[in-house]
Amino acid sequence: MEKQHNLSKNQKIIFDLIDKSPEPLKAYSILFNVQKKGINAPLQVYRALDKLVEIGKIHKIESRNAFIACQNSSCQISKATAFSICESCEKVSEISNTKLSKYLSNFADEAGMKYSKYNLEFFGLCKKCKSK
Amino acid sequence: MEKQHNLSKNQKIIFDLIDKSPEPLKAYSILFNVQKKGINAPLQVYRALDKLVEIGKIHKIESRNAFIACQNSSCQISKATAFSICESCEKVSEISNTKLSKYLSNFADEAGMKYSKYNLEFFGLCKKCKSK
DNA sequence: CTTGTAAATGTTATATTATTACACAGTGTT
DNA sequence: AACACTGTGTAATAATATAACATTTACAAG
Repeated sequence: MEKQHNLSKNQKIIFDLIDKSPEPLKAYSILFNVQKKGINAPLQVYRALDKLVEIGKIHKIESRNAFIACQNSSCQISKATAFSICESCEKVSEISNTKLSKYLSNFADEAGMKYSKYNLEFFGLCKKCKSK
Repeated sequence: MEKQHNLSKNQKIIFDLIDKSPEPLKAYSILFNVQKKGINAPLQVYRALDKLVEIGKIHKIESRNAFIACQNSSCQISKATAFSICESCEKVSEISNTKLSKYLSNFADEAGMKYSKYNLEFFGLCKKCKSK
């Protein structure tokens, strides 16, 4: 059985917002959106984000400083992530590809070194933007 | 023939600093280091960094907001990058692995979509830190 | 050689992203 | 009750990055 994480009040508010969003959210845009719910300070947001990332409920898109809910039900820990990012409309999708994740998890560098985590971001044009 | 990029004065100062550094440098640490050479403002640093990234002389380590000189002589454009990052000592190395780069350049997602660029960051413990 | 243009520079101010430091509250042990 | 652990609240500040504007340099086309 996977470990159940009972989210705290702030964590739940912030996760729900991110989960409902069709696009990655930035920390201060989250802050703006939850102020009516009593979350007033950046730190409150960052603390919840840190925890949610740690337990794998959300991922950070490093190149965008933005956060997206995990789309991959099997991904309980945020240690092996891959995304596609449209450089025109900024749409971001999580890639769940078994071959890719196996390939990267097993990757060993020249020195035979293996890695416990990775983050991969692909950039290009999404279908919609390509056909414009 | 590869295109020759003649660096401007500021670009050269900043590239030289990054190129000589054994570790990735952050923008404001660069700024601090080049103030004696007449570069006074953040924007001057960021402009040079942007250009250097664009022409592939340096890469940005997104998860660290830091910049490293390209170690891969064949990499003239910053469009396909892979790094290993030690989570203990923060040592960063560029990975030049033909199989890996071919695999990722040819990767197509579920919808058959291919991507023009990618950035991959592996995390783990380097040899030194592992043996501690 | 002068005109046009793209790239680079310099400067000030400001926006955006993230953390430090401190005080306190809730929950579940032992 | 004493303890440890996690979470919360607040203020201040640090660190990262960009906007806006004025000017200068490099260099090719006419």
